[in-house]
This record gives sequence, C-alpha cells and structure tokens, in this order.
Amino acid sequence: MITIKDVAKRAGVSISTVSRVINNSKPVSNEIRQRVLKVIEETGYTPNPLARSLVTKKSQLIGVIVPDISDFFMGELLNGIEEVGKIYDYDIVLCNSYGEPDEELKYINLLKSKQVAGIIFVSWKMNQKHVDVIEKANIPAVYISKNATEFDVYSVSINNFEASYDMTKYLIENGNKKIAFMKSSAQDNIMDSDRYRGYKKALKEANIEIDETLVKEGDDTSESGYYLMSEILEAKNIPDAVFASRDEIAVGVINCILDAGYKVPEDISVSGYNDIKLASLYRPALTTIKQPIYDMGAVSIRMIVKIINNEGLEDKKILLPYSLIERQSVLKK
Amino acid sequence: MITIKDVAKRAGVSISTVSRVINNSKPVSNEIRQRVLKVIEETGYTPNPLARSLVTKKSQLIGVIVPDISDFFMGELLNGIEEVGKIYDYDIVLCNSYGEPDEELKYINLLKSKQVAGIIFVSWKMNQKHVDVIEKANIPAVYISKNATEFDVYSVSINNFEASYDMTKYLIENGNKKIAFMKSSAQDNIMDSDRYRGYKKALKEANIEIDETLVKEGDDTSESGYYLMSEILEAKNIPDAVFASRDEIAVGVINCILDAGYKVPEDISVSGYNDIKLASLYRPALTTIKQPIYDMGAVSIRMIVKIINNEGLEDKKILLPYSLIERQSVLKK
DNA sequence: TTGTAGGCGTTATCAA
DNA sequence: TTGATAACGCCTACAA
Repeated sequence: MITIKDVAKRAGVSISTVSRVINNSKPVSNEIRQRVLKVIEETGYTPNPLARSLVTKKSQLIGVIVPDISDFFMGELLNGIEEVGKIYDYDIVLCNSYGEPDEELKYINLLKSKQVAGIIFVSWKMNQKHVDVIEKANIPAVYISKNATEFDVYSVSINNFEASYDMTKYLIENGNKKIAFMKSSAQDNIMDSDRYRGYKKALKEANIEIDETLVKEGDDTSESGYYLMSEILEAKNIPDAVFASRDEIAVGVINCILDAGYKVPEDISVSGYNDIKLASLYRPALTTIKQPIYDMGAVSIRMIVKIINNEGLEDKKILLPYSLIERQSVLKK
Repeated sequence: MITIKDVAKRAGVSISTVSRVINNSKPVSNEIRQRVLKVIEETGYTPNPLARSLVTKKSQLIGVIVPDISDFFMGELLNGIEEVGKIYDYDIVLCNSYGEPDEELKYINLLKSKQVAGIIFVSWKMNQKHVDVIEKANIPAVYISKNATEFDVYSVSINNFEASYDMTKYLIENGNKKIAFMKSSAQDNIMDSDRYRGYKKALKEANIEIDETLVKEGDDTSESGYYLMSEILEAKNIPDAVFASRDEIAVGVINCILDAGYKVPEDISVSGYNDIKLASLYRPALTTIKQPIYDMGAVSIRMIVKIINNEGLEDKKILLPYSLIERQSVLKK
C-alpha cells in the first residue's frame, strides 16, 4: 500500500507538503503542488481514512440505526441517505435495532466508539432515553420517527396531524360516515399520535361521533391489519371505510376484507399511509398519503452534514410536504 | 475520551500489559489482570477501533455492495447479513451501486481504503471484471448474483436451474401448455441464464416446442413485467401461463392481465420467483420459488468470517435449498 | 512557502 | 511475566 511518505519521497518534498496539497490546508507553491498532484495521480495514492480519523477524531462514517432493514419504508429511506451521503463523501454504517430500545442504546455507543461523524436515528417510536444517550455521546444526530416532533431534537418528518386530517376529511367527503381507524400500538407513549388526532379532528368537524369499537390498535404489520379487520368484521359493525395508519396495515385489512367476501372499494373503502412501493403495486392500488420517503433520507443526511460543518440550520424540525394520492382503494362519490 | 494510557496509569501498569489483557495475547499474572479488568470496568474504557485497525490493518467492518437498497430482495438479505454480522462483532458499511459497473468498481476500491475485512458483493449480473478488481484488492469476498456460479469465486445461491425446471414442470403438470417466460436482460452475458435453461429443459421433456414470441426479455421491475405482458396480449397469442423470473415482474404481469380484463389464475396463471414479502401480500398471492433470502445473507457473512479466520471452508459455492410455494396465482388442475 | 517533529490510540518487538 | 519503544499513516504546531 502506498502512503503519504511514498508520495513525498517521489515528489522530493516533505510529507507535510503533501498533506497540505491534499487538504488544501496551507498555501503551497504552484510548482510544487503540481508536482505532488502528478505523483498522486501516477501512484493512485489515496489517504488512509483510518489514520486520518485517528488524528482528526472525525470519520467519514454516518451511523444509521433502523428498526428493520427489510421494512419497505427503510429501503427507500436508506436509498436517499446513501445517495446524498455519497455526494458529501460519507459512508453509511448500518445498524438494525429490531426496534428494541436496548439494542438502540447499544448501537449508539458502538457507533460512538467507531467515531462516526453523525447518527441518523430511525425508530418506530422514540423516547427521551434515546435523546439523552445520543446527547451524552455528543454526536450530531437527526431523528426520523413518527413522534420525533415531541422532542427538542433535529428531525425530519411530514405534518402527520394535517395529513391524517386531510385523509379522513377526504374519506368523509366521499360519502363515508363510519370510518374505522387502525393505529399502531402506543407503547410508552401517553399522548395520542398525531395521526390519530388528525382523524379525530376531521370526524369532529363533520359531527361524526367516534365509534370506539372501530378504533383498533396493533403493530405495524399487514398481519396485524388482517387480524384487526377480522375483529371488526366479526363484530358485525361493518364500516364504510377504514383508514390504516400504514400501507402494510392497509394491505392486511384489504386482504381480510377480500377473504371475507366483501369488495374493496365497492363495499368498504380502505386508505393507507406512506405510499411505499407496495401501494401502487398492490391491487386495488392504494389510496394513501404520500410521504417523500427518499427525500426524508436525503434531507436528514444533509442536515447532519450541515451540523458537522457548522453551516447554519434554520430549523431543528424540518417538515416535508406530503400529498394525498388517489388510487383505487377508496370509492369516489 | 479515556484511552489505554489512562487505564494503564490507574492500574499502575504499562500500556503493553493493558493491551495484553484486552487481547489475551500474552500471559499476564492473574493478580494484575484482575486489577486491570477492574479499572476497565470502572472507567468504562473501550479500545479505539480506529487506532487498532491502523496497526493491525484489519477492521471490524464488512462492506456490502448492493445494486438497490430499496429492492425488496435486498432488505431481507441485509437483515441476514446484519444479524449474523453482529454476532461476530462485524459492522456493515452499505454501498448502493445502482447496478452500474463503474460504481461497483469504485466502491470496491473505496472499501479497500476503508480497510474492510471483507466484501459481500451483490449484483444483478456480475462479470469477470468485478472478480478481477476484488481479487486484486485482495479482500475476502463472497458473491451473491444470479450468475455467480459461472465464476471461480465464493458464492451463495440456490440451484436456479433446478428451481426453474421444477416450476416449469409444475406449470405443465397443471395443464398449461403455452407457457410464456420473462427473463431479465442478458447484458454482457452470452450464456442463457440458469433460470431460462431450466424452463427450456422442462418444456423439451414435455415435448412442447418453445414459442419464441412468448419469451420476453426486460429488466427486473414490475413496470417491465407490465410492459412485456402487454406486448404478449397485443399479439393475441394468449398463453396459458407465464413464468416470471422475479416476483416483481410477476406482479407487473398480473396487473397487466387484470387491467386487460382477464382473470388470474382462471384465464392465465402466473408464477414468480424469489418469494419476497410482496409475494404473499399481493392478491392473488403469488405461486413462486422461495429463495431463503435471509439465510443467503446469513450464510454469506458467515463465509466471510470463516475466510478471514482461516477456518476451513468445504466449498466455494454454497447452494441453499429452495422450495416451490403454491399459492393462488397458478390454477391447480 | 517549506520542513521537522510530536502525537493520535493501538499493537508488536525486544529486552529485561 | 512485564515494560520501553518503535511502528501504523496522517495532521499540525513550530521553526526555518
């Protein structure tokens, strides 16, 4: 392996000079600069990032902690993170926490020991403990989590409250009165989620009373959606529509409805949330809230870079635009 | 940050001694070992991996190059890689090549400069150049690619030829005679893919002549499947079944068939390949070849670790078992 | 503008 | 069994 020393020798200069031209850190006479550059070119020398990090105490690594790599949402998110990360010359070290707080905490420390330059923390549901640990590690961090806005941290998300409100209103406007809602399990979260609050607000405005038997709570999987829907169906209290707070859940819901012999959207309309790839692939194609998932990843790493470089950040919380995508799973009036 | 020096001082020993107890590299008297251990415990000291790698020339990083992170297949694969990697204390640095050979090559070099301990190279279609570059970088590598078996490298896959043969035979046994096949674009690959060969063999055995107009070639997306199927439909040469060499393609195919007013599987049966999550979520649920995707990831990193540690590896090519999953997209006779 | 030398946190060699 | 000390490849005062 060729080192800075070799380059220096071949160029007939000291290693500090080579270092200077590499980093543009101090003036170097043009003649010498050219000479050094030429040698670098010839030898194909690249600085050893390890040695560099050791002295600068900074690496070109960004740690990304996600709850499930194989989740459809994460794939698109990671795409965004990776792609713009590359632009700024950062690499991604990937950690799969399985959503378990212990794992998440462990990974934060592990990443710290790896001297990552920053952390993007993706979680189903974050809590103060996460914030404390990351804060203590003193690493720039950006959070992506449904409830990230509840904390005083850098975060990127969409306005879940408004989006959910819009979708519910849309459902109502299309003639649906009995609207079921699938929320994801509350865990240690006392407050109602933004999405649930948006749903409630829309109903209230339309003077529709909330039917608690139509509000179900489960986890973020299609299996859960299937099960929850089967409960509703069994109770014989058939809704006009169901609003699932996640596309995967919506797909489970639809599968259940179909298996029970009803039709979607003719008998029951179903809407999702996120607009993952699956949403447009599935039939009936899902009417859903489009989150700019790729962009969320892109923006979050851009934030990290800004924090690292002390560039100004206007806002700690970035809210990206969402949109309501009309497809086939909701019957239009 | 607390270093080995601090530990040494607090324990009243030299840093070499501390290093020895950390690495168990040389005998240390029990009394001193305990003392050092205690200090480590108290101070919460963890060795700096960077400094360590700098001297050992080895890191605990495994580079994973994938063609598309958001691909359904990759998610499950990465899950396997990450989880098993963690067991052996390896972290994953993730690279997205977009399937572009230039990017792939660049990443290999980048990973080398990061001193990764190994590379898992995932590619739609690999070629000799990849092998050469990785070989030259002299880094342990395992390949996951449909055509990996064509090269003399460590690889993990399933027996694509047999699996494809089985599926085609299954289709035939269920009364289908005119069976279309969707293969993925050949690129620089002269030979027919294993999957296509399996298809041909089954047809031949059943004395069915290959109808070239029913063999289509496109890329690995559902859009491609949709388009290819529309061509077939337009040609009015309606097949009994179509065998798509990838689940995503199959979904596109079905969507096209559905949109054209035909029924699946009543009018046309469709089978996929891979058994990604989508396959069971979609309706009609896909009859497909189940690749043990998670296991493929798990096995590949296990191989890397073995190579690194010079443990014996029986075989360069590991073939994992596959199975034919019967669901709803193929009509049973 | 350039070079010398010390140090980043480890491991590894060689004496003691 | 232990301890100095020289690397590892790079950056950065400090001097020249």
